[in-house]
Amino acid sequence: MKRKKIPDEAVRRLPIYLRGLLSLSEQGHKNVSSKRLAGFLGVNHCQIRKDLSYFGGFGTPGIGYNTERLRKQIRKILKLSVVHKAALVGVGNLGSAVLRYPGFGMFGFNIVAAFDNDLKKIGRRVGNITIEDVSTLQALQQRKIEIAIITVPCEAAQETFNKLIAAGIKGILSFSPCYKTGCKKAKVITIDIAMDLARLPYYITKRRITKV
Amino acid sequence: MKRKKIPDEAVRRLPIYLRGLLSLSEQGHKNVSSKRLAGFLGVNHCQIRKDLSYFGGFGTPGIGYNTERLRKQIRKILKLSVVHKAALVGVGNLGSAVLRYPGFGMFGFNIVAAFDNDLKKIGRRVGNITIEDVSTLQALQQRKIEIAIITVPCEAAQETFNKLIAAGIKGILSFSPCYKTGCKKAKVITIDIAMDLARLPYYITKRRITKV
DNA sequence: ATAAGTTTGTGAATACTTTCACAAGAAACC
DNA sequence: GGTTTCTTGTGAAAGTATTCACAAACTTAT
Repeated sequence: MKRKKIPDEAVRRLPIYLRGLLSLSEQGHKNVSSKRLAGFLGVNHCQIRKDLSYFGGFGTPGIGYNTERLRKQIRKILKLSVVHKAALVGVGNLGSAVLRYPGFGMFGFNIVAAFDNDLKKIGRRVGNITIEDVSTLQALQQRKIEIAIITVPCEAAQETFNKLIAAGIKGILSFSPCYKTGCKKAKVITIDIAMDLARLPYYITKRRITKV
Repeated sequence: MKRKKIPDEAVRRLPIYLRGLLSLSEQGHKNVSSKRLAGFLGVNHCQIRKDLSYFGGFGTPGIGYNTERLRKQIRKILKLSVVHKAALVGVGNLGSAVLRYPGFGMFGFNIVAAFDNDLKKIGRRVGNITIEDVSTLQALQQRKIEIAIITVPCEAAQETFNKLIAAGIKGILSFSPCYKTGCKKAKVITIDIAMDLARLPYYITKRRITKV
């Protein structure tokens, strides 16, 4: 199979498939067809096959995909086979909630450090993590941590971002919508809660589709 | 101007423009060109003009867009001109954090109710909201609340979803990745934190792009 | 062993998005 | 007034993504 340009959208969907496969696996399906997985997830079955085909053929005609094997393959594609350590910066309301979020484990993530600039918080424990001083972020490099989660207020986002880049961070999940200083040194994925909410009213109010 | 099919992607970007316009407005720009806004946000300037053109022409050749006027126009397009009441279901760690999240105001949202099924939580206050019993969700209809935020654990998501639909909710922002019962009665936008994080390792590990 | 029924993987077709390129509008300057 | 400079709005072109449709691979049943 020849490797062409792989659509970002295909990569974005792989974790969705992973989740679906886990459910189906737990339901006792040893094999699963693209049709069944698609039905389960509410997507198109061609899409699943096409997406997987970008990375190679993992299925057997007539049978489908071996559930466990496909999960393993996708985890490998996404580099989730090894456990990734992550650091979180900004232990406010949202940061604390993310620290306690139980959903990261299934994708092989482990938040092993948390930072804040509030002296009152430093030293306190959240879950099984002790909050560290944000001025010691630089040490992330030695600790072999490459992934960070930003949950600081918007005003502090750019500075935090810069520090993380300086500390050798390679991937960032950010809940702050700010920095324009687009930096090629790290992949940044932004979650903007308010912005997502802001799209809802557009869709819920009925409106004429056409008006020649 | 003739109204054609409006790309979802264009709608998705409008809140981004809104955020950018607010910043530029605060910096004292009375007018802003698509080029400047694009530079500020790190996007393509044609895209901004094209996106806006789907909804009508808001600018003046040679001048650009009146910052305040354009903000008003976009808010109108997104139906954000009126304040929207929203309810939150599931006052756990994440739910509490979202309840206290300060970013909703700028888009005209007001979370006015919170629900949980934990008797110990019902009656307690978070911020200026009293937690109500989830079994009274049905009353949302009378309270003229059409938008809900789901922050319940995954297992409870489908049931919560069904109840919200029954209560006449028209738009849902969900932090639970679950319900497959795709329902046409409401627009659902899902934020899956773990899944977004799960995409990072793919991008941060260098890999050959082509392998004929 | 053949036929019938599944299901994959993929080229081709369709649909959707982004970017280009430029006519036309508006101000500034001479 | 004319020329230059800037900017919008938009068809057309280029680029991406999704869906269709079917040959080939595999199983089961008879």
